[in-house]
Amino acid sequence: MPEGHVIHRLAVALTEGFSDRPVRVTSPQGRFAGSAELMDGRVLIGAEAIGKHLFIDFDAPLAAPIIHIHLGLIGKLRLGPPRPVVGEVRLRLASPELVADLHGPQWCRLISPAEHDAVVEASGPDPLRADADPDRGWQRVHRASRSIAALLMDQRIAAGVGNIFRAEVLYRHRLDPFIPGKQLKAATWRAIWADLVDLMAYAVGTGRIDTVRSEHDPELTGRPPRVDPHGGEVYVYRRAFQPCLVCGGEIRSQLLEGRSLYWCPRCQRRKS
DNA sequence: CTTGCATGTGCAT
DNA sequence: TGCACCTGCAAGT
Repeated sequence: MPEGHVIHRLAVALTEGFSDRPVRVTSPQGRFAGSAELMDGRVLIGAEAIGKHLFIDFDAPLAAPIIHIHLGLIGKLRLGPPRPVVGEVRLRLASPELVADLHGPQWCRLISPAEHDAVVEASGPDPLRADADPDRGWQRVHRASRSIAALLMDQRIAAGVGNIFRAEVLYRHRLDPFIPGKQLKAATWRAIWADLVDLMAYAVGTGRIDTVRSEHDPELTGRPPRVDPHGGEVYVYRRAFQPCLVCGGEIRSQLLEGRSLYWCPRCQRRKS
């Protein structure tokens, strides 16, 4: 259940753990069996993330030497010491010291370098990548009638942002989630972007989404941390009917384009 | 045991 | 806008 920071962490861990040597590639569950055989025993070159897409490059004389994984809503990739297979493992990468087990991915397939490039080009700018150009996102935002809350879930606008970062970054900027994108000022977009870069990089470093940090919000200095069930400290995400940490008002939630949006109507009144 | 929910996406209508 | 899909986990019966 990952936002982009999880995928970037996985890319780093896979590269550190497996690169430059042959890797056993199997499909205990069987659904990736034919493809796993093609890669089994080949040297893993490295892994890369863009948005929520994960690519694992192998040194193989094949048209499609790249494993392309998208975890979707429920997928998991677990790294750890060698262990028996537990549950439905679609793909296992293994060295003598390390195992990576893939469960429930939305996609797991072999792709060519050209297909890899097409995914990268179709993706919006990723706040976690140095090559990201936030103006590409702004070009879509500033002419959109959809709400800024809906736009932030659009991977062509800011790749890797998911439901948590969406809710939290809107809160941190005290923005009304329902204003249309075209109503947003360019300076506000730049501030949101800079905040995403900061918040997501922190999450890559720690493996947690902590958005309530006193260095960003002097109002909260000295307040004891409250960690929410997903494993981070947040203002509004999954806090419906609880009191806002800042104003004490009730956090609300509603479905927006099929996903739960969380916000504080009292704090989030900015309209541009 | 069963049900419902989850950090997501793509397809059909 | 709704739904199917992939799986694990927690809560309820």
